[in-house]
Amino acid sequence: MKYSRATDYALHTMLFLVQATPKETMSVHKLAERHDVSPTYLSKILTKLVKAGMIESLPGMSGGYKLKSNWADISFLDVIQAIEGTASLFDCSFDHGPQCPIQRIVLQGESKMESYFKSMTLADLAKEIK
Amino acid sequence: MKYSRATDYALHTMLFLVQATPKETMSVHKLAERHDVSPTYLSKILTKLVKAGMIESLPGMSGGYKLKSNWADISFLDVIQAIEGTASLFDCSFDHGPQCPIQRIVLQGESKMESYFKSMTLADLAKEIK
DNA sequence: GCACCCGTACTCGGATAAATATTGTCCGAGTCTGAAAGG
DNA sequence: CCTTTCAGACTCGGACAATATTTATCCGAGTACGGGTGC
Repeated sequence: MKYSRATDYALHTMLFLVQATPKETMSVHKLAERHDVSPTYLSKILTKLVKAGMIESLPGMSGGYKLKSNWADISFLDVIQAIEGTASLFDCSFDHGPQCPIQRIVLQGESKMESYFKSMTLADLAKEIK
Repeated sequence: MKYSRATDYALHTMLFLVQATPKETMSVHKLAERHDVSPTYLSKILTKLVKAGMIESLPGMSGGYKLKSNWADISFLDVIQAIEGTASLFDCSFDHGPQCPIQRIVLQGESKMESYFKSMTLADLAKEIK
């Protein structure tokens, strides 16, 4: 079990955008170059972040991606879930009784982690770097 | 990101062993039948649990698997790590500076979950069922 | 100077391919048990 | 009655196959900017 590389890319790109250009737009090409990553693949990841409402894309000549105004409130959990989806990390394969106790416990552990990720915003992260 | 089905099988089999036969030995065949799962695949999972020192296998005619004496102290985390390995669920793909802040935060979240799984033992689980 | 057209640089999204991880099967080898065979 | 042998039931572990997921590429379509052309 591992977070996918896509999540890694997404988190780093968000951090980079926060640090570098909170207002200006930046092309996929530059972002990809900066992290040495395939541009086309990165663009698919960015598309997900756009759909999740964290960044916006501007088409056309001087287009590219840029943070939305609410960037400071975006949490780690938001970014992770935008990429990985919101499905829980355990699905009991059996059907025995009303609710699987194992499932319940794993989900409880998961929610401990999630609430931590929810409490960490990009603003917190940016502050820590400086 | 998801826990593998193997983890699901492992947790359920451990729970079943605790409930049913804390002392007696039980064949893969019966365990597999009980959960409607491929015996050969289950046996690979059980092998991992044996190596992790949670159950023991007895060869021969009336052989099979059985809990080891320390079963009550086995935690969720033990079982999960026996199957999934102990690698952390995030590896930063980049090398920038001494330590990636993103990596650090994700690992911190992970450890929140792990410490919860560490605190839940099979004994706790069994108690909850009865 | 103004309106129009058109090329360029970009996003968007679907189709597809490659790589990797997970899930599962098959089979040969080793091991213990219990029972049968022989002395 | 005692020993030996042998078949059965199981574990162990490696090799292999099928499937799902992740990672990545390719390409066609749409969109905005900016410059050029004609009026």
